[in-house]
Amino acid sequence: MKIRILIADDHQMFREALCNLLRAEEDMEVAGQTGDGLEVLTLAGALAPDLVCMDINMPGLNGIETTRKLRVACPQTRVVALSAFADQRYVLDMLAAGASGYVTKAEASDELRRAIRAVARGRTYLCPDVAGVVAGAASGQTAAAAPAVSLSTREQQVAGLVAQGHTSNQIADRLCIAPSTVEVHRRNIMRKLDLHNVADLTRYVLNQDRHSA
Amino acid sequence: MKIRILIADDHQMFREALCNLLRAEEDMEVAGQTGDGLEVLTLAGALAPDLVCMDINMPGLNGIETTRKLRVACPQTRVVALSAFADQRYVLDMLAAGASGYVTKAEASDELRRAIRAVARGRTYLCPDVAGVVAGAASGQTAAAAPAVSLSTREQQVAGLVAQGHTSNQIADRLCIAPSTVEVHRRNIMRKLDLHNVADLTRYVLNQDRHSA
DNA sequence: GCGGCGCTACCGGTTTTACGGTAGCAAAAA
DNA sequence: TTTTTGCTACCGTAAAACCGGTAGCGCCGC
Repeated sequence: MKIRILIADDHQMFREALCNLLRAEEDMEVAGQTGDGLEVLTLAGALAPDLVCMDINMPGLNGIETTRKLRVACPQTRVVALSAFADQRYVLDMLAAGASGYVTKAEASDELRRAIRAVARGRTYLCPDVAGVVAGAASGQTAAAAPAVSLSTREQQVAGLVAQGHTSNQIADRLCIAPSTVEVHRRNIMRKLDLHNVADLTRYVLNQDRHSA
Repeated sequence: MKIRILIADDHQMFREALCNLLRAEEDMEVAGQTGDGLEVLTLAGALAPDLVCMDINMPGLNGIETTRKLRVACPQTRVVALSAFADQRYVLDMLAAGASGYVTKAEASDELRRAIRAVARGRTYLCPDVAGVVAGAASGQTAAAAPAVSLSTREQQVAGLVAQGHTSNQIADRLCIAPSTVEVHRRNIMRKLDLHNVADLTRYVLNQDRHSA
Protein backbone atom coordinates (compact mmCIF):
# COMPACT_ATOMS: atom_id res chain seq x y z
CA MET A 1 0.00 0.00 0.00
CA LYS A 2 1.51 3.30 -1.12
CA ILE A 3 1.57 6.34 1.10
CA ARG A 4 -0.91 8.80 -0.42
CA ILE A 5 0.41 12.34 -0.15
CA LEU A 6 -1.13 15.79 -0.62
CA ILE A 7 1.30 18.61 -1.30
CA ALA A 8 0.48 22.11 -0.04
CA ASP A 9 2.84 24.95 -0.92
CA ASP A 10 2.25 28.39 -2.34
CA HIS A 11 5.09 28.06 -4.87
CA GLN A 12 3.78 26.15 -7.84
CA MET A 13 7.31 25.57 -9.06
CA PHE A 14 8.27 23.93 -5.80
CA ARG A 15 5.10 21.82 -5.82
CA GLU A 16 5.81 20.52 -9.29
CA ALA A 17 9.41 19.77 -8.50
CA LEU A 18 8.44 18.01 -5.29
CA CYS A 19 5.79 15.91 -7.05
CA ASN A 20 8.48 14.82 -9.44
CA LEU A 21 10.78 13.79 -6.63
CA LEU A 22 8.19 11.85 -4.66
CA ARG A 23 6.71 10.10 -7.69
CA ALA A 24 10.08 8.42 -8.14
CA GLU A 25 9.60 6.65 -4.79
CA GLU A 26 8.14 3.16 -4.91
CA ASP A 27 6.16 3.50 -1.71
CA MET A 28 4.72 6.96 -2.27
CA GLU A 29 1.97 8.42 -4.40
CA VAL A 30 1.10 12.09 -4.87
CA ALA A 31 -2.69 12.22 -4.53
CA GLY A 32 -2.98 15.94 -5.13
CA GLN A 33 -1.41 19.35 -4.72
CA THR A 34 -2.51 22.92 -4.10
CA GLY A 35 -1.18 26.30 -3.08
CA ASP A 36 -4.17 27.48 -1.06
CA GLY A 37 -4.83 26.72 2.60
CA LEU A 38 -8.59 26.49 2.26
CA GLU A 39 -8.25 24.21 -0.74
CA VAL A 40 -6.12 21.89 1.37
CA LEU A 41 -9.14 21.27 3.57
CA THR A 42 -11.52 20.52 0.70
CA LEU A 43 -8.95 18.39 -1.14
CA ALA A 44 -8.10 16.46 2.01
CA GLY A 45 -11.81 15.79 2.52
CA ALA A 46 -12.20 14.52 -1.04
CA LEU A 47 -8.94 12.59 -1.38
CA ALA A 48 -8.45 11.40 2.21
CA PRO A 49 -4.65 11.29 1.86
CA ASP A 50 -2.50 9.57 4.43
CA LEU A 51 -0.32 12.61 4.79
CA VAL A 52 -0.07 16.30 3.88
CA CYS A 53 3.24 18.05 3.22
CA MET A 54 2.30 21.47 4.52
CA ASP A 55 4.06 24.77 3.89
CA ILE A 56 3.41 27.57 6.38
CA ASN A 57 3.17 30.58 4.08
CA MET A 58 0.03 30.09 2.03
CA PRO A 59 -2.75 32.35 0.82
CA GLY A 60 -6.29 31.67 1.97
CA LEU A 61 -5.29 30.08 5.25
CA ASN A 62 -1.78 29.71 6.61
CA GLY A 63 -0.26 26.31 7.25
CA ILE A 64 -0.65 26.51 11.01
CA GLU A 65 -4.36 27.27 10.90
CA THR A 66 -4.86 24.78 8.10
CA THR A 67 -3.18 22.08 10.15
CA ARG A 68 -5.33 22.88 13.16
CA LYS A 69 -8.56 22.60 11.17
CA LEU A 70 -7.36 19.58 9.24
CA ARG A 71 -6.62 17.63 12.42
CA VAL A 72 -10.22 18.16 13.47
CA ALA A 73 -11.84 17.46 10.10
CA CYS A 74 -9.58 14.58 9.03
CA PRO A 75 -7.95 13.03 12.10
CA GLN A 76 -6.63 10.10 10.05
CA THR A 77 -4.61 12.46 7.83
CA ARG A 78 -1.26 13.35 9.35
CA VAL A 79 0.75 16.48 8.68
CA VAL A 80 4.43 17.01 7.91
CA ALA A 81 5.36 20.69 8.04
CA LEU A 82 7.68 21.64 5.21
CA SER A 83 8.88 25.18 5.77
CA ALA A 84 11.74 27.41 4.76
CA PHE A 85 12.08 28.55 8.36
CA ALA A 86 12.99 26.86 11.62
CA ASP A 87 11.90 29.71 13.89
CA GLN A 88 11.03 28.49 17.34
CA ARG A 89 7.69 30.25 17.04
CA TYR A 90 6.78 28.51 13.80
CA VAL A 91 7.91 25.11 14.96
CA LEU A 92 6.11 25.21 18.29
CA ASP A 93 2.91 26.58 16.79
CA MET A 94 2.96 23.99 14.05
CA LEU A 95 3.48 21.14 16.48
CA ALA A 96 0.83 22.57 18.80
CA ALA A 97 -1.54 22.70 15.82
CA GLY A 98 -1.06 18.97 15.37
CA ALA A 99 1.78 18.43 12.91
CA SER A 100 3.60 15.09 13.27
CA GLY A 101 6.76 16.16 11.50
CA TYR A 102 8.76 19.25 10.62
CA VAL A 103 11.41 19.45 7.91
CA THR A 104 13.06 22.61 6.56
CA LYS A 105 13.59 23.19 2.88
CA ALA A 106 17.26 23.78 3.59
CA GLU A 107 17.60 20.05 4.28
CA ALA A 108 18.21 17.42 1.65
CA SER A 109 15.11 15.87 0.10
CA ASP A 110 16.15 12.65 1.75
CA GLU A 111 15.15 14.19 5.07
CA LEU A 112 11.66 14.66 3.70
CA ARG A 113 11.42 11.05 2.53
CA ARG A 114 12.53 9.90 5.95
CA ALA A 115 9.98 12.17 7.63
CA ILE A 116 7.16 10.97 5.37
CA ARG A 117 7.89 7.33 6.07
CA ALA A 118 8.23 7.89 9.80
CA VAL A 119 5.02 9.89 10.08
CA ALA A 120 3.10 7.44 7.90
CA ARG A 121 4.07 4.78 10.44
CA GLY A 122 2.56 6.94 13.17
CA ARG A 123 5.82 8.33 14.42
CA THR A 124 7.03 11.87 14.83
CA TYR A 125 9.95 13.18 12.79
CA LEU A 126 11.84 16.43 13.22
CA CYS A 127 14.84 17.30 11.12
CA PRO A 128 18.04 18.05 13.09
CA ASP A 129 17.73 21.86 13.01
CA VAL A 130 14.18 21.70 14.24
CA ALA A 131 14.87 19.10 16.89
CA GLY A 132 17.45 21.48 18.33
CA VAL A 133 14.93 24.28 18.41
CA VAL A 134 12.38 22.13 20.21
CA ALA A 135 14.95 20.94 22.71
CA GLY A 136 15.99 24.52 23.33
CA ALA A 137 12.39 25.52 23.90
CA ALA A 138 11.82 22.66 26.30
CA SER A 139 14.77 23.61 28.47
CA GLY A 140 14.29 27.34 28.00
CA GLN A 141 11.72 29.68 29.33
CA THR A 142 10.09 31.01 26.16
CA ALA A 143 7.81 28.01 25.83
CA ALA A 144 6.12 28.80 29.11
CA ALA A 145 6.15 32.54 28.55
CA ALA A 146 4.57 32.47 25.10
CA PRO A 147 1.10 31.09 25.81
CA ALA A 148 0.76 33.07 29.05
CA VAL A 149 -0.01 36.34 27.29
CA SER A 150 -3.27 37.22 25.61
CA LEU A 151 -4.41 40.68 24.58
CA SER A 152 -8.05 41.69 24.62
CA THR A 153 -9.69 42.86 21.41
CA ARG A 154 -9.36 46.49 22.37
CA GLU A 155 -5.74 46.00 23.32
CA GLN A 156 -4.99 44.39 19.98
CA GLN A 157 -6.57 47.37 18.22
CA VAL A 158 -4.48 49.80 20.21
CA ALA A 159 -1.31 47.75 19.74
CA GLY A 160 -1.87 47.68 15.99
CA LEU A 161 -2.38 51.42 15.77
CA VAL A 162 0.68 52.12 17.89
CA ALA A 163 2.77 49.90 15.62
CA GLN A 164 1.48 51.87 12.66
CA GLY A 165 3.02 54.97 14.16
CA HIS A 166 -0.01 56.70 15.62
CA THR A 167 0.18 58.70 18.84
CA SER A 168 -2.15 58.08 21.75
CA ASN A 169 -4.17 61.17 20.82
CA GLN A 170 -4.61 59.99 17.23
CA ILE A 171 -5.64 56.54 18.43
CA ALA A 172 -8.13 58.10 20.84
CA ASP A 173 -9.72 60.01 17.98
CA ARG A 174 -9.81 56.93 15.79
CA LEU A 175 -11.45 54.77 18.47
CA CYS A 176 -13.61 57.60 19.86
CA ILE A 177 -12.33 57.18 23.43
CA ALA A 178 -10.36 59.44 25.76
CA PRO A 179 -6.57 59.73 25.30
CA SER A 180 -6.17 58.68 28.91
CA THR A 181 -7.96 55.43 28.12
CA VAL A 182 -5.63 54.73 25.25
CA GLU A 183 -2.71 55.23 27.57
CA VAL A 184 -4.16 52.77 30.04
CA HIS A 185 -4.45 50.23 27.25
CA ARG A 186 -0.87 50.91 26.24
CA ARG A 187 0.33 50.41 29.80
CA ASN A 188 -1.61 47.17 30.14
CA ILE A 189 -0.24 45.89 26.84
CA MET A 190 3.30 46.76 27.89
CA ARG A 191 2.84 45.08 31.27
CA LYS A 192 1.30 41.91 29.83
CA LEU A 193 3.98 41.47 27.17
CA ASP A 194 6.85 42.81 29.27
CA LEU A 195 7.71 45.40 26.66
CA HIS A 196 8.90 48.90 27.46
CA ASN A 197 8.83 51.05 24.35
CA VAL A 198 7.24 51.58 20.95
CA ALA A 199 10.00 49.78 19.06
CA ASP A 200 9.51 46.59 21.08
CA LEU A 201 5.76 46.78 20.62
CA THR A 202 6.08 47.40 16.88
CA ARG A 203 8.31 44.36 16.44
CA TYR A 204 5.85 42.28 18.47
CA VAL A 205 2.88 43.35 16.35
CA LEU A 206 4.76 42.76 13.12
CA ASN A 207 5.67 39.27 14.24
CA GLN A 208 2.06 38.58 15.16
CA ASP A 209 0.90 39.80 11.77
CA ARG A 210 3.44 37.63 10.02
CA HIS A 211 2.03 34.71 11.95
CA SER A 212 -1.60 35.17 11.06
CA ALA A 213 -0.96 36.33 7.50
CA MET B 1 24.52 21.45 -27.73
CA LYS B 2 22.78 21.31 -24.39
CA ILE B 3 22.30 24.38 -22.24
CA ARG B 4 24.65 23.93 -19.29
CA ILE B 5 23.01 25.19 -16.10
CA LEU B 6 24.28 25.99 -12.61
CA ILE B 7 21.64 26.03 -9.87
CA ALA B 8 22.08 28.40 -6.92
CA ASP B 9 19.52 28.28 -4.11
CA ASP B 10 19.88 28.11 -0.35
CA HIS B 11 17.26 25.37 -0.01
CA GLN B 12 18.91 22.07 -0.76
CA MET B 13 15.53 20.41 -1.14
CA PHE B 14 14.53 22.88 -3.83
CA ARG B 15 17.85 22.47 -5.59
CA GLU B 16 17.50 18.71 -5.74
CA ALA B 17 13.92 18.90 -6.94
CA LEU B 18 14.85 21.45 -9.58
CA CYS B 19 17.79 19.38 -10.82
CA ASN B 20 15.36 16.53 -11.25
CA LEU B 21 12.97 18.65 -13.28
CA LEU B 22 15.60 20.11 -15.58
CA ARG B 23 17.42 16.83 -16.16
CA ALA B 24 14.25 15.58 -17.80
CA GLU B 25 14.68 18.19 -20.53
CA GLU B 26 16.45 17.09 -23.71
CA ASP B 27 18.17 20.41 -24.31
CA MET B 28 19.34 21.11 -20.76
CA GLU B 29 22.09 19.81 -18.53
CA VAL B 30 22.64 20.60 -14.85
CA ALA B 31 26.36 21.29 -14.60
CA GLY B 32 26.37 21.95 -10.88
CA GLN B 33 24.50 23.28 -7.90
CA THR B 34 25.23 25.11 -4.65
CA GLY B 35 23.54 27.03 -1.86
CA ASP B 36 26.26 29.57 -1.22
CA GLY B 37 26.77 32.83 -3.11
CA LEU B 38 30.55 32.77 -2.96
CA GLU B 39 30.60 29.19 -4.16
CA VAL B 40 28.57 30.24 -7.18
CA LEU B 41 31.49 32.39 -8.29
CA THR B 42 34.10 29.66 -7.91
CA LEU B 43 31.84 27.01 -9.49
CA ALA B 44 30.98 29.28 -12.39
CA GLY B 45 34.67 29.89 -12.95
CA ALA B 46 35.41 26.16 -12.97
CA LEU B 47 32.36 24.92 -14.89
CA ALA B 48 31.76 27.89 -17.21
CA PRO B 49 28.01 27.20 -17.44
CA ASP B 50 25.85 28.89 -20.04
CA LEU B 51 23.40 30.01 -17.41
CA VAL B 52 22.88 30.30 -13.65
CA CYS B 53 19.48 29.95 -12.00
CA MET B 54 20.03 32.33 -9.13
CA ASP B 55 18.03 32.64 -5.93
CA ILE B 56 18.27 35.93 -4.05
CA ASN B 57 18.39 34.76 -0.45
CA MET B 58 21.67 32.96 -0.04
CA PRO B 59 24.33 32.77 2.67
CA GLY B 60 27.83 33.96 1.88
CA LEU B 61 26.77 36.45 -0.77
CA ASN B 62 23.22 37.29 -1.77
CA GLY B 63 21.97 36.68 -5.29
CA ILE B 64 22.11 40.32 -6.31
CA GLU B 65 25.73 40.80 -5.30
CA THR B 66 26.63 37.40 -6.72
CA THR B 67 25.08 38.33 -10.05
CA ARG B 68 26.96 41.62 -10.12
CA LYS B 69 30.32 39.93 -9.53
CA LEU B 70 29.53 37.05 -11.84
CA ARG B 71 28.74 39.36 -14.75
CA VAL B 72 32.21 40.84 -14.37
CA ALA B 73 34.10 37.57 -13.83
CA CYS B 74 32.17 35.45 -16.35
CA PRO B 75 30.50 37.70 -18.91
CA GLN B 76 29.57 34.73 -21.08
CA THR B 77 27.49 33.21 -18.28
CA ARG B 78 23.98 34.63 -18.14
CA VAL B 79 21.75 34.80 -15.09
CA VAL B 80 18.09 33.94 -14.57
CA ALA B 81 16.82 35.16 -11.22
CA LEU B 82 14.61 32.59 -9.53
CA SER B 83 13.08 34.12 -6.45
CA ALA B 84 10.10 33.63 -4.18
CA PHE B 85 9.41 37.36 -4.29
CA ALA B 86 8.47 39.81 -7.01
CA ASP B 87 9.11 42.95 -4.96
CA GLN B 88 9.92 45.91 -7.15
CA ARG B 89 13.10 46.41 -5.15
CA TYR B 90 14.35 42.87 -5.73
CA VAL B 91 13.46 42.85 -9.40
CA LEU B 92 15.04 46.18 -10.23
CA ASP B 93 18.17 45.45 -8.21
CA MET B 94 18.54 42.06 -9.85
CA LEU B 95 18.12 43.43 -13.36
CA ALA B 96 20.48 46.30 -12.58
CA ALA B 97 23.02 43.72 -11.37
CA GLY B 98 22.91 42.08 -14.78
CA ALA B 99 20.27 39.34 -14.70
CA SER B 100 18.77 38.46 -18.08
CA GLY B 101 15.62 36.86 -16.69
CA TYR B 102 13.42 36.83 -13.61
CA VAL B 103 10.93 34.11 -12.71
CA THR B 104 9.10 33.71 -9.41
CA LYS B 105 8.75 30.36 -7.68
CA ALA B 106 5.01 30.93 -7.58
CA GLU B 107 4.96 30.34 -11.34
CA ALA B 108 4.74 26.97 -13.02
CA SER B 109 8.04 25.28 -13.77
CA ASP B 110 7.20 25.72 -17.43
CA GLU B 111 7.86 29.43 -16.98
CA LEU B 112 11.38 28.58 -15.89
CA ARG B 113 12.00 26.36 -18.90
CA ARG B 114 10.79 29.12 -21.17
CA ALA B 115 13.01 31.64 -19.40
CA ILE B 116 16.07 29.37 -19.62
CA ARG B 117 15.63 28.82 -23.35
CA ALA B 118 15.01 32.49 -24.04
CA VAL B 119 18.00 33.67 -22.03
CA ALA B 120 20.26 30.99 -23.53
CA ARG B 121 19.36 32.46 -26.94
CA GLY B 122 20.51 35.85 -25.69
CA ARG B 123 17.07 37.21 -24.99
CA THR B 124 15.52 38.62 -21.84
CA TYR B 125 12.65 36.85 -20.13
CA LEU B 126 10.44 38.13 -17.32
CA CYS B 127 7.49 36.15 -16.01
CA PRO B 128 4.14 38.00 -16.15
CA ASP B 129 4.11 39.15 -12.51
CA VAL B 130 7.59 40.55 -12.81
CA ALA B 131 6.95 42.18 -16.17
CA GLY B 132 4.09 44.05 -14.55
CA VAL B 133 6.33 45.23 -11.74
CA VAL B 134 8.95 46.49 -14.18
CA ALA B 135 6.32 48.25 -16.26
CA GLY B 136 4.91 49.84 -13.12
CA ALA B 137 8.36 51.01 -12.11
CA ALA B 138 9.00 52.53 -15.52
CA SER B 139 5.81 54.57 -15.44
CA GLY B 140 5.70 55.12 -11.70
CA GLN B 141 7.65 57.36 -9.44
CA THR B 142 8.96 54.88 -6.88
CA ALA B 143 11.88 54.02 -9.11
CA ALA B 144 13.22 57.53 -8.74
CA ALA B 145 12.24 57.81 -5.09
CA ALA B 146 13.91 54.61 -3.95
CA PRO B 147 17.56 55.40 -4.64
CA ALA B 148 17.13 58.96 -3.33
CA VAL B 149 17.53 57.86 0.29
CA SER B 150 20.76 56.49 1.68
CA LEU B 151 21.79 56.30 5.31
CA SER B 152 25.40 56.64 6.33
CA THR B 153 27.07 53.81 8.23
CA ARG B 154 26.62 55.57 11.53
CA GLU B 155 23.00 56.32 10.78
CA GLN B 156 22.34 52.70 9.96
CA GLN B 157 23.84 51.69 13.29
CA VAL B 158 21.68 54.16 15.17
CA ALA B 159 18.55 53.19 13.22
CA GLY B 160 19.16 49.54 14.02
CA LEU B 161 19.60 50.19 17.73
CA VAL B 162 16.49 52.38 17.87
CA ALA B 163 14.48 49.62 16.19
CA GLN B 164 15.78 47.21 18.81
CA GLY B 165 14.15 49.35 21.48
CA HIS B 166 17.14 51.23 22.86
CA THR B 167 16.87 54.82 24.05
CA SER B 168 19.17 57.53 22.81
CA ASN B 169 21.14 57.37 26.06
CA GLN B 170 21.64 53.62 25.76
CA ILE B 171 22.72 54.00 22.15
CA ALA B 172 25.15 56.75 23.14
CA ASP B 173 26.73 54.41 25.70
CA ARG B 174 26.92 51.59 23.20
CA LEU B 175 28.56 53.70 20.51
CA CYS B 176 30.64 55.72 22.96
CA ILE B 177 29.35 59.09 21.72
CA ALA B 178 27.32 61.83 23.35
CA PRO B 179 23.53 61.42 23.66
CA SER B 180 23.13 64.69 21.81
CA THR B 181 24.97 63.20 18.86
CA VAL B 182 22.68 60.20 18.81
CA GLU B 183 19.74 62.56 18.70
CA VAL B 184 21.23 64.40 15.76
CA HIS B 185 21.60 61.10 13.93
CA ARG B 186 18.00 60.24 14.77
CA ARG B 187 16.76 63.53 13.42
CA ASN B 188 18.78 63.17 10.24
CA ILE B 189 17.47 59.65 9.73
CA MET B 190 13.90 60.80 10.27
CA ARG B 191 14.34 63.71 7.88
CA LYS B 192 15.96 61.61 5.14
CA LEU B 193 13.31 58.91 5.28
CA ASP B 194 10.39 61.21 6.07
CA LEU B 195 9.52 59.25 9.19
CA HIS B 196 8.26 60.81 12.40
CA ASN B 197 8.30 58.28 15.22
CA VAL B 198 9.91 55.12 16.54
CA ALA B 199 7.22 52.81 15.17
CA ASP B 200 7.76 54.04 11.61
CA LEU B 201 11.50 53.70 11.96
CA THR B 202 11.22 50.21 13.41
CA ARG B 203 9.06 49.05 10.52
CA TYR B 204 11.51 50.59 8.07
CA VAL B 205 14.52 48.83 9.61
CA LEU B 206 12.69 45.52 9.73
CA ASN B 207 11.85 45.82 6.05
CA GLN B 208 15.46 46.66 5.24
CA ASP B 209 16.69 43.65 7.18
CA ARG B 210 14.29 41.41 5.35
CA HIS B 211 15.67 42.77 2.11
CA SER B 212 19.31 42.15 2.81
CA ALA B 213 18.81 38.85 4.63
C1' DG C 1 -24.47 37.73 44.87
C1' DC C 2 -19.87 38.76 44.40
C1' DG C 3 -15.26 38.70 42.62
C1' DG C 4 -12.73 39.10 38.48
C1' DC C 5 -12.00 41.12 34.06
C1' DG C 6 -12.42 44.41 30.45
C1' DC C 7 -13.32 49.13 29.14
C1' DT C 8 -13.77 53.52 30.40
C1' DA C 9 -11.51 57.96 32.63
C1' DC C 10 -8.63 61.09 35.39
C1' DC C 11 -4.79 62.49 38.65
C1' DG C 12 0.10 62.90 39.25
C1' DG C 13 4.94 62.47 37.94
C1' DT C 14 9.67 61.52 35.18
C1' DT C 15 11.84 60.18 31.02
C1' DT C 16 12.23 60.13 26.15
C1' DT C 17 11.18 61.88 21.55
C1' DA C 18 10.81 65.10 18.09
C1' DC C 19 12.17 69.19 16.05
C1' DG C 20 14.63 73.73 15.75
C1' DG C 21 19.21 76.16 15.38
C1' DT C 22 24.34 76.48 15.85
C1' DA C 23 29.11 74.84 15.32
C1' DG C 24 33.81 72.55 15.08
C1' DC C 25 36.52 69.19 12.54
C1' DA C 26 38.13 65.84 9.08
C1' DA C 27 37.62 63.60 4.80
C1' DA C 28 35.96 63.47 0.26
C1' DA C 29 34.29 65.61 -3.79
C1' DA C 30 33.70 69.41 -7.00
C1' DT D 1 40.84 75.46 -3.24
C1' DT D 2 36.28 75.62 -1.99
C1' DT D 3 32.31 73.02 -1.04
C1' DT D 4 30.01 69.31 0.60
C1' DT D 5 29.30 65.47 3.52
C1' DG D 6 29.61 62.93 7.71
C1' DC D 7 30.40 62.79 12.57
C1' DT D 8 30.79 65.04 16.56
C1' DA D 9 28.40 68.21 20.35
C1' DC D 10 25.49 71.55 22.70
C1' DC D 11 21.48 74.87 23.43
C1' DG D 12 16.45 75.15 23.69
C1' DT D 13 11.02 73.83 23.59
C1' DA D 14 6.93 71.05 23.07
C1' DA D 15 5.03 66.78 22.56
C1' DA D 16 4.78 62.09 23.52
C1' DA D 17 5.83 58.07 25.99
C1' DC D 18 6.22 55.62 30.25
C1' DC D 19 4.90 54.47 35.00
C1' DG D 20 2.08 54.65 39.28
C1' DG D 21 -2.45 54.94 41.64
C1' DT D 22 -7.60 55.50 41.81
C1' DA D 23 -12.35 54.62 40.25
C1' DG D 24 -17.03 53.83 38.01
C1' DC D 25 -19.52 50.62 35.02
C1' DG D 26 -20.98 46.33 32.65
C1' DC D 27 -20.44 41.48 31.85
C1' DC D 28 -19.40 36.76 32.87
C1' DG D 29 -18.52 32.90 35.80
C1' DC D 30 -18.20 30.79 40.29
